[in-house]
This record gives sequence, structure tokens and C-alpha cells, in this order.
Amino acid sequence: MDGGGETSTAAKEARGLKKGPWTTTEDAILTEYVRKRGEGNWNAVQKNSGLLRCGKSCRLRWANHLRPNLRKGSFTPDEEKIIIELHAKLGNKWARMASQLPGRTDNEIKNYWNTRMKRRQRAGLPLYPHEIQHLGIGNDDEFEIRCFQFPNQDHPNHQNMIQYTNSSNTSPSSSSFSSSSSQPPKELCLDPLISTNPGLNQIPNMFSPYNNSFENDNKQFGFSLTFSSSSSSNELCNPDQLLELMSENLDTNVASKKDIDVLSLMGDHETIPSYFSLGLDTTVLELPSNQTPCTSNIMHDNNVHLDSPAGNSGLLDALLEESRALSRGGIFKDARVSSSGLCEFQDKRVKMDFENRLIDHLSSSHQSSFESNSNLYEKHNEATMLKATVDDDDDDMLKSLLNSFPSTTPLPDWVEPHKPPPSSNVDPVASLGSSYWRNIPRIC
DNA sequence: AATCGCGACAACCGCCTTTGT
DNA sequence: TACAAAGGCGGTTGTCGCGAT
Repeated sequence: MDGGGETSTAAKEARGLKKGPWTTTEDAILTEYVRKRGEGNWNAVQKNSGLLRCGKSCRLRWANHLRPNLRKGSFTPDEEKIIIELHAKLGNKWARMASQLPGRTDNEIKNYWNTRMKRRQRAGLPLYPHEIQHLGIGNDDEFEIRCFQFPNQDHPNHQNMIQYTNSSNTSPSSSSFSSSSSQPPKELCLDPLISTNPGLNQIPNMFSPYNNSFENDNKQFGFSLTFSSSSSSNELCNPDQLLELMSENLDTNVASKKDIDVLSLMGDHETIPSYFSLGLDTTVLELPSNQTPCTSNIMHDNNVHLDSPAGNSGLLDALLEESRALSRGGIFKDARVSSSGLCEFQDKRVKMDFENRLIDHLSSSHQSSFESNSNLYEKHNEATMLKATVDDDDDDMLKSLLNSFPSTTPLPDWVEPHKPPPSSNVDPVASLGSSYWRNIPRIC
């Protein structure tokens, strides 16, 4: 985490400064020096102690290995949980994370995280457990937004994370906007296949426009969705009815997973990308380890901006390339409007992603009622978790889900309010696509 | 027994920020 | 205000040990 600075390797060697692992003798000298003179003024260590190490190397050695109250050994489960949560909240701010973990160094945390990331990447798992996504934007004076494309079955070993840092004091609450005031966030570029953290700003409203086969009459719900299923119901039912229904629709094999830990189901069994947070006023682009920085702007089709990698690992090159390819083709290359006017998505991941987002949104809107009824809450969690694994063709389930929430359910920010059907001379596919891309904010 | 892959860890590099003059 | 030095940070690389093949 430290070192170099103004002193090049050649210069150090020319000055007779040592590199490489520290010996116990050097450690003893440094420890004794700090004991006598205290921390700081590290460049004076060499002069005053005879230690042939540059100041930064001394500081690093002291901070990471010699200073008192350091905790050694593996991270505890609690510490791991904290790290994951902090990373979801802060990104690669190792020093800040370390400040939350007494006795741990930024280097330790960074090493842990990078190792973990690689491991999960190989396993095709998302970086964050599902519940962590809700922590993505905290209450700090700054918040960061990350977008991820997690590995999935179609794109194994591809992982993308772009982090946007808000330098203003914009609060999370002020960054979201209601559906009625459709003020878009500051532009961001997003991979269209990357899903959006529920309740945060907007995402592609690929389901909303010009569909009428299934339309919720409730004005407060105020949006329409279309399903290929021929059945429809405008009856509202309560959440537990939904849960009953969802449970009934789960196949027995899936239902047998009831004993599986809920959180692990949420995080590790997702088969589609389902995390990321959107934010406003993005000003700084940061890229964690193994990720690709934006260095030059490339404008692709559909006004989506993506940046070319520079000096990154091959992994990120691949990720960016995939992202670009998806952007060029557009998610709507798979969208078709059938003769019946139903929007069908050939890429089921898109639909599943939408469904899961909606589930998250609706459930979070009713978190309090769930929490007041632990059994119901547990059931809901179970159903939600298992939803990710059930047959995504089951549109009845989603329909019932939508109908099941009370009329006071707020409209997700990312669902466009219901609009009257367009005139017949409007190409529904074109409308859909333009609507979608219009709502893709950009960065860069 | 040799090799390979992987995880854990330590250390360095280069850049940026802060501080002092 | 400008400059240089010191300190801090994130990214990257190298090494070592261990288990699997």
C-alpha cells in the first residue's frame, strides 16, 4: 500500500536502500526507533537508525506489521460480513474500511477482498450476497454507485463493476425521483443487461409502454405490464395470498430447498445479474482492482457510452467487450411485439431480472407489514428467494404478485407510469426501444 | 515425486493529497 | 501563490505454502 513515491527503484538502489522482505533485525530497529521517537517523519528513520529502508517502506512495515494492537490471523465471519457491507457501501476504500475494523489493515482487507472476488468470480457467484445490495447507497456524505455484471450462465467468468462516486452531498433520498416527476438522473452509462437496485432511480422501462393485455386498473399503481399468459386478474389480494400462490407454483424440487439458508439463496443462487445501484450527480469514476478504468469515450449505438479499457487485466477487457457488444446490439434486439400486442422478451434473463427487481421493490415497500408478521415475512422471503430458481415462464406468478400488493403500494421509480396506447402508426418496437434507451442515463 | 492451481500474504509502484516553507 | 517534501492510497506483483492431480 505504500512505497515508491518520489523515490524510484533505481534511485533507491543507488542510495543503497534495501528492498524485499524485512528481517527480524530490521523490524527490531524500526520498532525501537518508533518506541523512542514516535510515528511520523519516516524519512528520518534511515538517517537516525541506520536502517537501509526508505521512509515509506518503514511506514508500511510499521503500519501493517509492527504497530501494536494489530489483529493477525483470518478474518472472523463477523469481520467478513462487515467487509462485504462496507465494500458495498464504500467501494475500494480500503483505508476507510480498515478504520471500521480495529486491528486490521487496509492491505489485509484489500487482499481478502481481491481473493474473495477471484474465488467468487470463478464460481460464477455474485460478489455480494443479495441482501447487501440494499446497502449500496448509504447515508454518507458521499456515496458511490456501482454497477455490476455478474457472471451468468451465458457469460461465464465475466464480471464488471464500475463505480461512480458522488462528490456532492446529495442524499440518497434526494437522488431518487418519483415516477410522477420523471426527472432523469444525471447521465450514466449502463449495461442494459445489468439490473438495477430496486427503488433507486430508473431502469429500462421495457415493460411499460403500450401494453394493454394486462393492466392494473388501480391508478396508484398506475403502470401496465404485459404478459404472454392469456389469463389476467385485476383482483387485488394481500401479500400472504401472493405467498400462498407463489408457494403453490414452486415445483417440488425447488420447494425442497426450504431448509437452505435464506441469505445464501439470495446471494449465491441467482442466475441472472441482479445487482446494481444507480445514482445521481456522478462525477468521479473509480474502478476497483481488476476492473477497467474509463480512459476514452466511445459512443456506441443508442447513445450508450462505454469506455475503452486501458492498462487492465484481460478479464476486464473481456467484460468491457461483452458490455459493448450487448450495448451495440441492444437489449431490445431480443424484444419483439407479437401480433397480440404483447411484448415478449426472448432473452429471459431480462424478464427474470425485471421480475426480481419488482419483487424486491414491492416487498421492500411492505417491509414493515412483513416484519409485523414474522411468519409472513419468512414466507415471503422464501418465495422471493425461490422465485429466482423457478421456471421464469411462469407469468401467472408475476401477475399475481403485482395484483397482490395493496393499492397503496408506491410505484417503483423505474417503472414508467401508465400511458395511453400510442397511435396505431407508431411502431411499437421502435417506441419500446427508444423509450428504453431514452431512459438509459450516461456517464462520461 | 513432480507439477499445477490456488489462496494468503507481503511488499513495491505510481499517483494524489496534504503540509510546510 | 508556488514549490517541494512527506504522507496516504489504491493497484499490482512476487513469493510461499498447501492441497489436488
